[in-house]
Amino acid sequence: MSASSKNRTNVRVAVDAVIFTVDEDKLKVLLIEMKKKPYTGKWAFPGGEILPGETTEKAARRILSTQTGVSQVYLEQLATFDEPSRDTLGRVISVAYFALIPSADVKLKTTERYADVRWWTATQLPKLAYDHNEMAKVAIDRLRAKLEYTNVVWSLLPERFTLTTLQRTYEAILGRDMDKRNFRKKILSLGLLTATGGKTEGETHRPAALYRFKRRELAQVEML
Amino acid sequence: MSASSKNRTNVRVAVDAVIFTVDEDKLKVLLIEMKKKPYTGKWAFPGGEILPGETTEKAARRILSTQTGVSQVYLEQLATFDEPSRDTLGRVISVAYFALIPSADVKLKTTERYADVRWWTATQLPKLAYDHNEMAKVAIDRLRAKLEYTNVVWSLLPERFTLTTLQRTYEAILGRDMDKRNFRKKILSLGLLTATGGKTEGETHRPAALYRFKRRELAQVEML
DNA sequence: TCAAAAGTGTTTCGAGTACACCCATGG
DNA sequence: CCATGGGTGTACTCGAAACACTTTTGA
Repeated sequence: MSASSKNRTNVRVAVDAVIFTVDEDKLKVLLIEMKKKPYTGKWAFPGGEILPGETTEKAARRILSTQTGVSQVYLEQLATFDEPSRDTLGRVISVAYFALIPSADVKLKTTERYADVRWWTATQLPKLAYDHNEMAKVAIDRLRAKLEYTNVVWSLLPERFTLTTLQRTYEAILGRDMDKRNFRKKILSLGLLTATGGKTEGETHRPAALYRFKRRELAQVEML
Repeated sequence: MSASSKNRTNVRVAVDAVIFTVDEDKLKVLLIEMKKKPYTGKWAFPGGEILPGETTEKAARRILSTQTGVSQVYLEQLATFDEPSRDTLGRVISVAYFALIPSADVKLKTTERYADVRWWTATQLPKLAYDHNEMAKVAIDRLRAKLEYTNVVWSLLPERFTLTTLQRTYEAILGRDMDKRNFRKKILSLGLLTATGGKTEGETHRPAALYRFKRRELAQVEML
């Protein structure tokens, strides 16, 4: 019907992925350096248009796997960004996702689309393309909030980890130090962890007990 | 460029509005009864496609004002729903918004597009069109969470209100009763309210002091 | 004087926070 | 034997929760 097609606003739909990890006691996000004009040389979150019949979540997983080689990740829809002026090349709305991955799992892959890919400290990002600085802010806020009232932190950690690693992960993301004894008391009292019986080896200090999460799936818990 | 247009997935973008109010001590949402096939007779959230150059937020405000006549509302993006099969008439993704309005402000307007418009108790919705039952669930969860750690409740209340009204509003949304003394102690200790000095009049019981919010804007506060 | 909702304090319990020293290992 | 992180307990404070009666008004 031509009457209805007149009313239709054609818009392209893209997905961007804000991929977090914690490494070297710092919260990091993955950025790509763009090639295409007019954004050449600018850094941005990896993304791309959805394919016909593809859900945005599927597209986000595709991007994630392309850039990091990781397919088992925590992935959650963040928000949709749709200012008409956000992309100078036309009306493109972006459904942003945020992803959490353990740093050990990652093998960064640069693709021909991008000039470079690397991790940046989340609190020290450069000026990004599009509205990606705002996207970063929303993502970090969401991650911090989520860390306090859910158990998502498992998605940033390897299978087995020490309590100190767990504490450092929290500290890196929330940006504040915590008391060791209180932290342990609280975390252990939640009953989410099991001691594996194993210990760290080969370090120049007393070995640390290794723990794992009983369940690696999202649950609402008053963590902090 | 024909090369790039081949890669473009054309999608239509719609907005749906989950509009809440509290009335008669119940949390209510606004539904419309659809006319167009194949959804004739089905209830759904009011919505529609965005116009060229229009942001989704602007579109949400337009819908809100059309259905309720209200323009001063709390409005927040909820999530984007994009299953390819969600609309049988083509690929339409929907950016859902949730809105909170004081019931007194509303004058419901039915339009020619819809057979009917009315409030439904949020916990007793019928089977809705599209994926709107899921949308309802997400919206209610978000509202409940937000009520506990922000001061949004102001957006559901008139300028001046009694503490009992405030408490009933919480109870209606959270679905549990609260202790009157503890509730008052807590709310007053937050320092968000001012006694106006006025009292309710003409009721068949002791008059109640009227309060108002010092600031009617979103803030993070441990309310409960 | 009755019905209906407004208004008001105290006690108990548990969670959060502050705080310092000994232990096990590798070099 | 030294350096490095691992591991542990107690006391205090404050907010959450439980709980019942008196007051003010209109009918």
